[in-house]
Amino acid sequence: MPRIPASERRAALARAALTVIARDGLAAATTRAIVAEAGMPLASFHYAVASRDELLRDVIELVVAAEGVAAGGLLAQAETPRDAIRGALNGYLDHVRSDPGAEQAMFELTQYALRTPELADLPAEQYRRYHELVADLLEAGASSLNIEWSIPVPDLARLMVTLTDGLTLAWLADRDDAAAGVAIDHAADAISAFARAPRIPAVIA
Amino acid sequence: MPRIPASERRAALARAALTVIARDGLAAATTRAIVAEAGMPLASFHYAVASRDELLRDVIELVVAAEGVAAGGLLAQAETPRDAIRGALNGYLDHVRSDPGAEQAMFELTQYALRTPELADLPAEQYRRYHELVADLLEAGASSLNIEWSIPVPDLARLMVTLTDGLTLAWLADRDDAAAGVAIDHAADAISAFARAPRIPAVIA
DNA sequence: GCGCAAGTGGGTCAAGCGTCCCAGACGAGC
DNA sequence: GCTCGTCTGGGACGCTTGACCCACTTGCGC
Repeated sequence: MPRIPASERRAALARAALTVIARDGLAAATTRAIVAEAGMPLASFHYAVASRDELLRDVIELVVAAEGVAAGGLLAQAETPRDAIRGALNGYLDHVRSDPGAEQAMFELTQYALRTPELADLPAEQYRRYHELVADLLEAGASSLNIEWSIPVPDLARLMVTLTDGLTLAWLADRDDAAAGVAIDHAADAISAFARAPRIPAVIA
Repeated sequence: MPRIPASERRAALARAALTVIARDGLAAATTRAIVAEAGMPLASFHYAVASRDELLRDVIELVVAAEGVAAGGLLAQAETPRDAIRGALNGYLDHVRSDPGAEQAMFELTQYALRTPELADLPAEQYRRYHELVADLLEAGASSLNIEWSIPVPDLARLMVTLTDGLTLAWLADRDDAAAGVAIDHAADAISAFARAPRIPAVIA
């Protein structure tokens, strides 16, 4: 075992924990399973981190950061607001489909954090960042489509996150691709009603 | 301890398990915690039920049935489709607010079932019944409002369940009543666009 | 080049877990 | 009223868990 500073081990343990949780679930993410995944002796665990719960705190932050990266690619080229929303939601669902365990891990971690007093503050922060992230995407989308949103962007962002969470939960439960696709189409219809021409039209190049 | 047939003990254990899960989370729902809640000796557990997972199967069915009862009250009096949807979503959120643990228990059970091979069939069935339930509500709403839905009712039902799940998750995380209320208002605006006058108007009394 | 803080890892601990055993108590049906 | 299947409940087993001790090794800063 090479000598690695504790802070790096801590990060490696968080990554390993996420891998285990995505593959086998939160209940299976024991200290032993995590160090086995990371290829470390058991003792490294409590040397790098004070407790299992403290590591899970790191894992949640890791997940939120990863979600941010994943969201970056959702701004597809589109002609209309409807297509943009449809594309973004389908892109998100593709991301879920490509690694369902990772997405389920997120839900499990959130639920666990809500039950654990020391972590109870994390879910609110987690969702605050999701909402912020989606709000940025909506702003960017509006400017690239040359439209504006008829309701406040933070409101619309919360609605979009509501949709992605709901779509993900149902798809995880029944894995019905067709039904999810149809739901996305209808959702895109409904949400694109909040797009309108800007008060000050942009100059057409 | 009075003599109680095993089938009744089984039902009592399922109810006790749900109480424990709602209060302390799924991880805390050990066989000992469940029998303590039910006021039974530990041995009654495996006399009434083959394994903990088998009891959780009962618990999930109990939860789904309870959700059905709760949904019955959501058909409030309303003048417009928008108000009807708004009322139903607000009623649902009130239900969540009144007992957040119970709703969280549902999510935890679903996630656990997805991770447990013997229970992996349950979530799909669970969501099938939610969708069916909401579809019935939408049919009833349409006839009492004298409208029809412009998209297939099963599609709209899935979209409504998507919204309730998403609203619930975000509210559980940040407990932001105001934001949830605003999201419901916008969602009601968006969804009510799928209501239209019927092809064959009803006779006005 | 050397001392000492930083890092390693095998072994161990008590607690709590799901499950099971079995001797005994009960009460419905003959 | 006796008997036999149903039900009770204290106890215990084997295992996994999070935690952590401590003797050892390493390599950076002086």
